[in-house]
Amino acid sequence: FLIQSFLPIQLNCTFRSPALHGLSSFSNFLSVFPHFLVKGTIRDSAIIKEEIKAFLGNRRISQAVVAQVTGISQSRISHWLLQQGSDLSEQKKRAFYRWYQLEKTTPGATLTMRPAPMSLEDVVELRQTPPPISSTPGSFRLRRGSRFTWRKECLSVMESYFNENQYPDEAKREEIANACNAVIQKPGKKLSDLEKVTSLKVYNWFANRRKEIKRRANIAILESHGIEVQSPGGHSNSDEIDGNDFPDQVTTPDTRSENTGYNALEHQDPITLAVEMAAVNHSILALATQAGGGLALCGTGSDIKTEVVEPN
Amino acid sequence: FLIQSFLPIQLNCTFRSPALHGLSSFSNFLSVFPHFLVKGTIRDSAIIKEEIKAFLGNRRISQAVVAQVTGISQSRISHWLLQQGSDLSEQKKRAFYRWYQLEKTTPGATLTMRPAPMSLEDVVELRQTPPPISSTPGSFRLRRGSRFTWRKECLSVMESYFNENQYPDEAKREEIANACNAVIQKPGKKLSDLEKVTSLKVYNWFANRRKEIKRRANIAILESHGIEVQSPGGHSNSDEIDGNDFPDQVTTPDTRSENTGYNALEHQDPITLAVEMAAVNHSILALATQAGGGLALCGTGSDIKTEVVEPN
DNA sequence: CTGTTAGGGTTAGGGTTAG
DNA sequence: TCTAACCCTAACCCTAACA
Repeated sequence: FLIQSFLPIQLNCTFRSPALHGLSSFSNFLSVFPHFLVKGTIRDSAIIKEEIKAFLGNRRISQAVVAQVTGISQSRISHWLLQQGSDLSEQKKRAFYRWYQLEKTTPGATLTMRPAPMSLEDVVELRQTPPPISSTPGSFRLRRGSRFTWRKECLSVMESYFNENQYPDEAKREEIANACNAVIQKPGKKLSDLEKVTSLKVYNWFANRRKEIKRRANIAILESHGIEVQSPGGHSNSDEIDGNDFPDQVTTPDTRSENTGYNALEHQDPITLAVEMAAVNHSILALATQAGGGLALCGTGSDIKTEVVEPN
Repeated sequence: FLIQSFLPIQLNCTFRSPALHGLSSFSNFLSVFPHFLVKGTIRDSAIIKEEIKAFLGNRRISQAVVAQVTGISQSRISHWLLQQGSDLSEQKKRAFYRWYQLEKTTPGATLTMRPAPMSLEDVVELRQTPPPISSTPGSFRLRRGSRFTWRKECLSVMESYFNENQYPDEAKREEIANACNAVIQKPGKKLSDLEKVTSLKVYNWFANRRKEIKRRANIAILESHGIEVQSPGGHSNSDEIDGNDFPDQVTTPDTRSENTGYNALEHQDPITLAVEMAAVNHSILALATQAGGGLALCGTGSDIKTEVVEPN
């Protein structure tokens, strides 16, 4: 009975950004796995490790097996459980706990699992084993493989569908995927798993696309208010170094605390604004989509050379 | 009909100005400035230069003023517009076009602008005043500032961490940064902002490192196939005239399903191969980085080839 | 209760920009 | 020329809604 909802995910929850969510009452999962969760990071106390060791012992699951399915080396696991050496990376912990969760709730799941991923390098998976969105439960594996790239042919197909409806349902997504595959299909050979377009990929694209548009709209608005918006990529170095910047462009924050990546742009104002703007987005978005371009978001057309990385 | 591409994504992102510069929404830029963009380089034909000269003339903007705000010497500008002497550096062109774009869309902008930015030469004396990475509108200025360089000591520290885990989390990165700082710390004085290692720098290094390794692996593979790969120096990549080459109905025999071997990948475009190889190289990467990593790796590594998998 | 998914995040691969 | 620092975005994660 897999958990399998549409996305291949979900087991544990967790460890991420600080903030606002009480892990109180949600997924049934968490309820069985609450003490691993802490706001923002994984708290893996010695106690938990003991629990795990006991678990492995009782179930007679070797670390080697765990290593195989999680992609973490056996020695790392061993050391970690014994509190030796450095801590596991957040990623690996995640993978580990996901596995633990699964095995705990579904005893034996590990056995039926593909040996697949080895440590970082596991990544080979990408080719042969397309992330088996459906069949394999080993979704706690670390991601990181070669990344799929949309071909421009597909993009135009998707684009037109997108203009028609930004929220295609599964059936539609399937249709879109097929349409894409048809376009990129080469006579002789058949598409590799890596390049084949699936409805999930389509789903992701649409989702990301909507967000992207929205995000840009937000930025545009904020900036039109003279507010500087830093790239959300998470890692933008606002290279610090004392900005003796010229006085003109107001709003120059001198509050900027430190170079540790994220500087607080918590000037409260932007945030507030952003929130308010959220509403406005809709209209803008509407304009953008319907007006065939509208605003600065859309190119004026003719000269734009839309090139895409274009593999193959 | 319309072209409809909201996102500037696919444009050649030539002018993508980093958030650092606070250029407001580069999308505006690209959309209105398309014909100057060509994959990776700026195409400035005599026609464009004429356009510019006319523009300057009509608006009565002296080259001297332009020189001031762009940081390009007036004489260089003059010669360039007259097609004399050597071409402008890509950098300068960019700065120039950025200015042109701004002035064109926002007449008078130049006037309110600070005279400030000069060319690279002066940077020297600024030494003490840390380069002010401006967040002001005059973002077409040439960026100035010293670039951070990793010290050898730090590199070895990082290297060892890298071998242990290529994906350190924030906590780990912080640790690494501290380790580095400790190493390069000089008794008496404290590290300047420029030389201080931060977790972000560490992050970037790891990310770049992974990519670098992967790239090398790709090249290695290609070459092992007897394909010469020219260094990416000259933007000679895929597209260029392209426009859209028709999907060759060429033979294209290799799906690479065969064990990396002797197939007749005659004159197949390296690009294609490169992309396909992108996947495989991961395993190689593994070998490369973990050299001496261990049996586990080799074991699984043996089937680096592509094995068929249920197409889901 | 079960199943989806919008829409808020983050991570990391592929590429590009610019010191 | 080399590469630090970015950008773009595929693919995921998470929670709240909603059906």
